Amino acid sequence: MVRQPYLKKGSWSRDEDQKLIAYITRYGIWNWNEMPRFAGLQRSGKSCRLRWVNYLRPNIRRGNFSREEEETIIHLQKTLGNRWSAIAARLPQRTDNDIKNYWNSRLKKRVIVENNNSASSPTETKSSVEENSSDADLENNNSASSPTETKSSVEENSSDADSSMMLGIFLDSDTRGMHDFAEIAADTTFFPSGSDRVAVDDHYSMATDNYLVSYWEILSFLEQPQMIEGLDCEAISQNSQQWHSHHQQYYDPLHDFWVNPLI
DNA sequence: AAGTCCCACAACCGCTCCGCA
DNA sequence: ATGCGGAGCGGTTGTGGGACT
Repeated sequence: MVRQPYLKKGSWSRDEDQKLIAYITRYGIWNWNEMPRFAGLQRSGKSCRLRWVNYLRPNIRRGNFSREEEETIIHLQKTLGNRWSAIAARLPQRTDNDIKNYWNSRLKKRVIVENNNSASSPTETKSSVEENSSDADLENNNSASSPTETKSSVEENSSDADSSMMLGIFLDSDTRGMHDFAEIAADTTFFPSGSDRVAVDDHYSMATDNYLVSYWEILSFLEQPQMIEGLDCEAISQNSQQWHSHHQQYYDPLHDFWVNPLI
């Protein structure tokens, strides 16, 4: 009788986040089901994928949704239904899970109230939802999350946007190594100063119950030789490269999100 | 101060989709 | 054409913290 390995559930610890980030940074994503074992995590592949996609991966904007984003979500929900991944694709820095949660906890109620109000007062002018439902407006909303976004929207979100940016982790088709990490660390765009880094950490801790692992912690983790017993680094590296070449996924710095041209 | 309620959000579960052999 | 395995999606649940009584 084969004994199933114990799989942990529930909230992720700092150590687990560290391991997952370090592993993906070093080897990339090649197989979610196999990865946890090599990364030294007692988690299912699904759990790892979810944690990475919804929380740990770079360039996720967290925290308060701007008014523009709210209206975009409302409009897209109206036209697409509960296709959260499709909606998230129009808001590249937001995850489908975040959008889904935001809709269920706030926007749904608001839309219901607004609909009730507009139904009870037929002479009322266009609702805010309708005001923002034209395609032209949709384009404007989308541009709010692009590099050319307006100053106001940037300011509105800047305090939350850095939570994932502070990791300064970017993967590309070759899978970055330690050397590239050092370059990123030297880039003051990501780590302006020691005090700023602390401030970001503090802010993040206040914003959520969790935290993100700092670059320095990841670096020290990566520096640990043979961090996983029996790990065949060469094999994993090859798998990783095969995976990347297969999926042709790369980071688009211009648009600030991951691109998979096969999609 | 203690207990209860409510809300937000992280995470899980079950299902579908898709690519490959 | 079909079965299998991995990835992704959407609905739902669990939990912690703040608000309220």
